[in-house]
Amino acid sequence: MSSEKLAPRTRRPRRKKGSSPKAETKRQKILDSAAKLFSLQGYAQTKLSDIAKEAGTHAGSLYYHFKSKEDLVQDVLGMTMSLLSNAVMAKVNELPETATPSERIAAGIQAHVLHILQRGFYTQAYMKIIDQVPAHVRRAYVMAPRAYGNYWRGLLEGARQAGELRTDLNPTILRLLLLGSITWMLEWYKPDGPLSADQIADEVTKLFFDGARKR
Amino acid sequence: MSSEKLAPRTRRPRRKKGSSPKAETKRQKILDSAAKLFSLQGYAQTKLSDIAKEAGTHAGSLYYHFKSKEDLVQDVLGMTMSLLSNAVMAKVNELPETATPSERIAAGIQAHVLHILQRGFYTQAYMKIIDQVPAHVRRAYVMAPRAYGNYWRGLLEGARQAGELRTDLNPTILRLLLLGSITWMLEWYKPDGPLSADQIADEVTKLFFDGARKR
DNA sequence: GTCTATACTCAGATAGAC
DNA sequence: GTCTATCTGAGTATAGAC
Repeated sequence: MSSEKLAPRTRRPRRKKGSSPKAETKRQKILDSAAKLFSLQGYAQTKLSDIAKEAGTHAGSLYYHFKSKEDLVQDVLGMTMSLLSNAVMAKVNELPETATPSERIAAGIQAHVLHILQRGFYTQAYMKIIDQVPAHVRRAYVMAPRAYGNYWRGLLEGARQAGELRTDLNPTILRLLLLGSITWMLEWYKPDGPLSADQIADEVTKLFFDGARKR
Repeated sequence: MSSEKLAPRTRRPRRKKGSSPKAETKRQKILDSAAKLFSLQGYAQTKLSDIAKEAGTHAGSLYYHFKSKEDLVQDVLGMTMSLLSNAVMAKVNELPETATPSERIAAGIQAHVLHILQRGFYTQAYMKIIDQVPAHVRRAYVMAPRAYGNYWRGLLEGARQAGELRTDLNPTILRLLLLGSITWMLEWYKPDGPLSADQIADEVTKLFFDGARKR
């Protein structure tokens, strides 16, 4: 059950006829540039000319690849959650059959933290701009995190069933607090800080399982 | 040491000469309206005409009270952290002398959660728009949360000194994870959800102190 | 103090040459 | 496919009446 990937969000299921591999490469470069700038500056603050410059082209040229700025941001959002959830699921699925549910959770935490702190401009962009895009765009893309949330629900539920988690905590709140504390890292994490992303993931895991109280 | 308030951020230390109590009231209403709309829609998405409408006036009229939209948002940001930290400090200071450091932390969590979920349009606006305002504005206001962060640092350090918290967790990360999980509530909390703000605060406290593992 | 009308600016979008 | 030049609309800001 944990092995199937989330359905890829295919807003643009087929290439425009006539678009070449070259165009596809350029298109990808534009998306990467957009994700980067959105993550750093937000949606409204990022001008198409900024994105074009980052991608080595000009504002007007973007319109060969995208209908509008809104169209562009939708593609960025569309790629985001599948990148993250695929990374997390892959890591969890790497575990041996004998892994306990708690070990699966720990692996998921690790993978999620590393993904958002190290790789993903896309994830960072998503978190930053999901609140900034037009409402109808947002509505179309909040389903993606929900699917990912369901994956975590399963992870936690598995551990609970196995008797590894306390039963006096609301499972939904538990999940939201865990993922929230990780998501918020994007606001304070600095790559050159004293702790590595790996170490930070360990701290989260320890706190999540055992709390901060001395015993 | 926990009783002094954070220095109020006084961008506008004195009234413009000639400004009346009436103007001051109106000004406040405009700020409240702006905080509300910023928290709901973000910075760029909120037009001055929206704010004016909400405050029962017109876009042009705002310029009697504020030099610019940027000036207005700075006042909103300026009020935010002091409202939050005053609420939290007040609650913590209400505790009897005999309260343990852990009880102080629990009270702080409670107050912070209730404040952002129930009251504060200002806090919600702050969280939402701090990433959306021009960089030089942001720079001027990131100090405010830092001061609040220091208050929490003290709260946690007190408990650690008293031997109530484990010492194998990085205190800074611990603080950021705790406050992050709370901050992120603004993204998922719905007033009509199954759990009250009070109950959610309890869940956070339990998870923070004792973790999710079954014992 | 607040209104209405209007000027200005910025950035998204389009057209057409190459 | 990409460029430059240009159009247009939205929204901030100003002016001047009341």
